[in-house]
Amino acid sequence: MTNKREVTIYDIARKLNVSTATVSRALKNHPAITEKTKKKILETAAEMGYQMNTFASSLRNNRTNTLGLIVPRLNSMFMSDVIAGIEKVVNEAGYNLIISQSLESEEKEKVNARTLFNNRVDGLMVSLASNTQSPEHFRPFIKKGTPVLFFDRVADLDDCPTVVIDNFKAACEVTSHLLSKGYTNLIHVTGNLARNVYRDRYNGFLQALKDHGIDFNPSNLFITDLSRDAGTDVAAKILEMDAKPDAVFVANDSCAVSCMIALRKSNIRIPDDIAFAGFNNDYISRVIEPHLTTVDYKGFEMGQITAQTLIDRLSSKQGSQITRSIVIRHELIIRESSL
Amino acid sequence: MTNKREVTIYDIARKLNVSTATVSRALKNHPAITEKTKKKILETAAEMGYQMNTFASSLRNNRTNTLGLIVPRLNSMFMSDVIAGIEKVVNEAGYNLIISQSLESEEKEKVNARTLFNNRVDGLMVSLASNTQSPEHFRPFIKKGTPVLFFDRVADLDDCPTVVIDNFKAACEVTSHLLSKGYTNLIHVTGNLARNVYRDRYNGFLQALKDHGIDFNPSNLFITDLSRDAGTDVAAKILEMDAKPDAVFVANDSCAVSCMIALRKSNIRIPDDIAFAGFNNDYISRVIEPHLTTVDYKGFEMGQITAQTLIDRLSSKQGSQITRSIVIRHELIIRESSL
DNA sequence: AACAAACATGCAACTGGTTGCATAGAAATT
DNA sequence: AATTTCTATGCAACCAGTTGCATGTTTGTT
Repeated sequence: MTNKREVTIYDIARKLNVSTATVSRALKNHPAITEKTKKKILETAAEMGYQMNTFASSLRNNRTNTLGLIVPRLNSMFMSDVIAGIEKVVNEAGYNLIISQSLESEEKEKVNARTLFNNRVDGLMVSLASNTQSPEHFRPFIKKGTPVLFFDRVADLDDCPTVVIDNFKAACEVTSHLLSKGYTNLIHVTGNLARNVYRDRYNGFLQALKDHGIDFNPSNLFITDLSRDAGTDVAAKILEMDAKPDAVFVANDSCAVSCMIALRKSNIRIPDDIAFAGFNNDYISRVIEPHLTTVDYKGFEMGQITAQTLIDRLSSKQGSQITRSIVIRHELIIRESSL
Repeated sequence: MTNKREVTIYDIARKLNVSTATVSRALKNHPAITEKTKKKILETAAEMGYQMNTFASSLRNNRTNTLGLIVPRLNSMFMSDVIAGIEKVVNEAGYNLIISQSLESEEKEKVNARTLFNNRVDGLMVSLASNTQSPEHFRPFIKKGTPVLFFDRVADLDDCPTVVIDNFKAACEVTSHLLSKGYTNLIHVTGNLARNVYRDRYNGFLQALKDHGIDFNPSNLFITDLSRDAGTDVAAKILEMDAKPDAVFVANDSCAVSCMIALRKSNIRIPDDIAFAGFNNDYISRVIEPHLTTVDYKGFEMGQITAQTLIDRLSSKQGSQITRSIVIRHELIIRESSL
């Protein structure tokens, strides 16, 4: 355990016979310092292996240069892409990032929010847990003036900006596609309707049915946790139905896939007996046989935009931006499960 | 943007007519403070909404109560489980966690390491990027006395503890299983042999062949980046081979799956023409038809043990522990792809 | 040359919690 | 009652940058 003391601006100042104020300003590229002095200080700092102590800086500035991120889970390619996009922007802007996962639990989300609050992050990005009832645990940030920004699974909290896709339209497209292929007895499997993503998809689904003049039997709506087990359960219920559906629209791919697997085990043919559509374009949608019709949206792009919006807000002097909601594009991907 | 100043120990001290030293000690449950005083201070602190300023504390202590984590990617269920396990232990011990992904790039790993170093994490957990040549970028931590701990994809760096599975034995088991089913012309698809996981699996594979008295033709070893595209490429190469293999052992599931998909498109029957085995027990191994034989190991457990080992090291006074390597259990899971 | 304006640098207080050492008062001992 | 021992608390320096204001120096103007 070596114990060489850290190099401080005091050491640099002493060595060059200048004040710490000058060193501090030079290191931050303050305009009042001569180029010559700056150069000298920067060189000496590098030479001595100087590294700023961020705590002293944070203590004084009351800024941490750190952003917080809370996501439901870190286990999907989509989320990995989102985070890669966020990291790219965040690192280029010189911020650090603290990531935490709520594991779809409101309780854990609250704890995570509290931790990030205590860590005094300068800004927060959130995609809500599935079962979060109220976003009130984010209010302390807002009260303190720390910008909070939601993406994908968003909350309606004050004027927090949101980055989303048009879930309503996407679901409309999926449903219209199914109807256009001649399927008429549709069921919809989704998650907590308190989440915008599931509520909007459901409404889009209903809208498309309505547009085609088809009535929807509310018993054909399955509200689940969209887990793999839920997919298996839904399959069991479908098998028990007298009037079996001819198409199933599930609000995410992994649940759709487990449902398909369970049905196939009972010799249901897909899409001949029952067609399927999912949502997210997970890799498994291209692994399952038949490949799954789904909706693609770009995680990397969503991450970049989310982070950029937050950073813009942080660096603008007036907090008066009125960007409320950014909608990024999506794409319906038609595969064999619905042909 | 509300601007109520934060409550400090000075405010508490003033209100109760005690010194900040007493407040500080009371809040940290220092034995020198009377229960009565402690109680009074704790109550007042809660009442005033006091929140410790971690920067001031970190600045003084030169400790951050924060641990760093660098992983190759955040996109697998395995990694999500590892992180959940780490978070559980870390949070219970009152530490914070900064997570970053190297995206399998040594350069990004170096940048991440540097960032975490600058953030003065108290300890670091690492699973190496696939193409990392040398772990020297972690040496600054060691020099400074910050414990570094590797898991899964480990490095041999000084006396850093490691948490792994017995990749050699697991690969041996997989290979023996294939051989016992009568397959004799095996190929092995793996990643950078500089990574212990791939080197050990390869050696285990070789050992099993040797035990069964089978020679291995080095041209049947495919070193790739184990991506999905790599799986497709390998499939193309297999199709061009004169003496086609009768079994393929791939060092991860996602590459195995994409290879299987590509081969099936060319009407190769699995396992009749070619059997397959993967590694990791990703969900896709249960989605692909036929389901993929693979090796399971528990991410949550690995995460917990990794974090616990690090925290033990941090809280023990003597840095003299000699735990070098912890091996956790794995399990061969036989499915239809090799029957 | 005299004076003003512009510029570069330094002084010192400030951020908020921590801790070695000193001390006042209480408790224990004689 | 006097002295010693113990204990709870306070003092003040410390951690490492930051920044408003003061000051000294250079440059520009007439």
